[in-house]
Amino acid sequence: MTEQKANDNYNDITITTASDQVFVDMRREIVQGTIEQGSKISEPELAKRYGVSRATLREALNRLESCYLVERKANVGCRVVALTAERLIEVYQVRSALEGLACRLAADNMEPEEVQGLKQLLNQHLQTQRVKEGESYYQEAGDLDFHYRIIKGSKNAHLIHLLCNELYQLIRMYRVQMGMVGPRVSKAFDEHLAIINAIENHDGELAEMLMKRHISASQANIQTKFDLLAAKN
Amino acid sequence: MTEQKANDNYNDITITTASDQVFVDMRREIVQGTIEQGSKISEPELAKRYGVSRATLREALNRLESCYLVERKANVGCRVVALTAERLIEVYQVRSALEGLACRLAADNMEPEEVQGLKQLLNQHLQTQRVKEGESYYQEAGDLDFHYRIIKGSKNAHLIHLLCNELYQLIRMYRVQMGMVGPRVSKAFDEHLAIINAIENHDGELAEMLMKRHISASQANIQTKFDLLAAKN
DNA sequence: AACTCACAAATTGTCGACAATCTTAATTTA
DNA sequence: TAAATTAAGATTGTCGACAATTTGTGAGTT
Repeated sequence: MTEQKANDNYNDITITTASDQVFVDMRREIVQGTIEQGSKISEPELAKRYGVSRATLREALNRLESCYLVERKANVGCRVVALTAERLIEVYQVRSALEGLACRLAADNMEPEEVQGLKQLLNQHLQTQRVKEGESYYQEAGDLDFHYRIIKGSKNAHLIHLLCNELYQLIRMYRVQMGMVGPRVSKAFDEHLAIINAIENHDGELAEMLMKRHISASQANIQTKFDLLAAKN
Repeated sequence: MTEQKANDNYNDITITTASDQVFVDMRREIVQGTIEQGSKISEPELAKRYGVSRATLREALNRLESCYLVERKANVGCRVVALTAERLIEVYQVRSALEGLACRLAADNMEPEEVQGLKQLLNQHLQTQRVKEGESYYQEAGDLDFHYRIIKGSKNAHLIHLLCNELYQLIRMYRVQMGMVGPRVSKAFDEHLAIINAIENHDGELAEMLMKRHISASQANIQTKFDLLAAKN
């Protein structure tokens, strides 16, 4: 519970109200899989569990719906999103287009010190990776940080909100529950480096292309998990 | 109130609950400008006006926030979105990327009869345009229908939801309240025709490019309105 | 045995009231 | 006079209860 905080703090939500707290808690549990994907959500049960009224819980559910983690039907109820292969493709098509745009804009709009920060981050990850044999840390917090920084470098508030606050929760859910396999980590490192170089050279077109390719590779990686699961059954 | 229905029915929401009704009503009023952009929303006042409780109204407000029509601050309240030139750029950058993607996918995934329907729609608009000297109708319902059909032709459910249910409300708000000027209408017609041809030829790359260009032109058109307003002051 | 219908239980939608927070304006203080 | 403070008013957040709808069960019919 303490180590996961690092992953949640990237989109900076100041928790003011009770429903904020429930929203953040539920979001983590859904992303981690503690609340099972595809499962039905009982409002009375969860309200009791979090120690809040149903009104407060429903407020949180509304916001979870906004970031695609639950689906709602009138007079029927809420259901946690199901991680299907089809949805993975759909979401990653959208992600690729949006984050490609973000990367292109970042090449124009990032401040030199922000680019410098990106480079430091990458070096830092290189060391951490060596120590820990490049496993869970990099693929979780590290990669996330890298992408968030570039997105914010676009300086497009609407795009930042769309990606960081809405879409990325679902993407994280796929990555956490489906995971990454094999030698993806070191390859991703090289791809990140190439992207940074393109941004530093203000080559938006190239940066966009590299980011799209990077995301496609990430998608293919998760896709294999689905293929493996399908082969078993 | 009756003639605007045609514009609202494109994203097919079945109104079941009371908050559904309030949501649809408020959405129309915000898009049309009846509820002024940038204005503060008083929950008690609007609840009384729509004849529902505050809980029901708040449910509607949550959904309006999901489609970017209102902005919320904890313990402060809701405010209708303000139509600024900066936001126009940000939103249209996102729109261009997403609808470009939709158009590319549509070139692969649209059924022949759907393409045929698009062609018919365009012819129909050509006649209507001649009769009414190409004014309000085309730029409102007609253009909207054209874009919605292509988006749905992408067959990407996530993308469809993102564009039709979320982003397009704000785009419509800009178009309705800022409007289109001059000879844009007939030019848009030609652009639509070119896009349909590219889709029919399954040339996704071209279709994407043409759609992006078409959207850029539309953006530039609205932008001039802001420039005119700025020149006045 | 399968299908339909009706009833009961549970769940969601809605309401009005209270608590917590913010805003505003008057009052005090430097 | 201007800034800071405090108190009153208004607004939002939260709660528990009731109403409306759906779901599940079981009796009855074909």
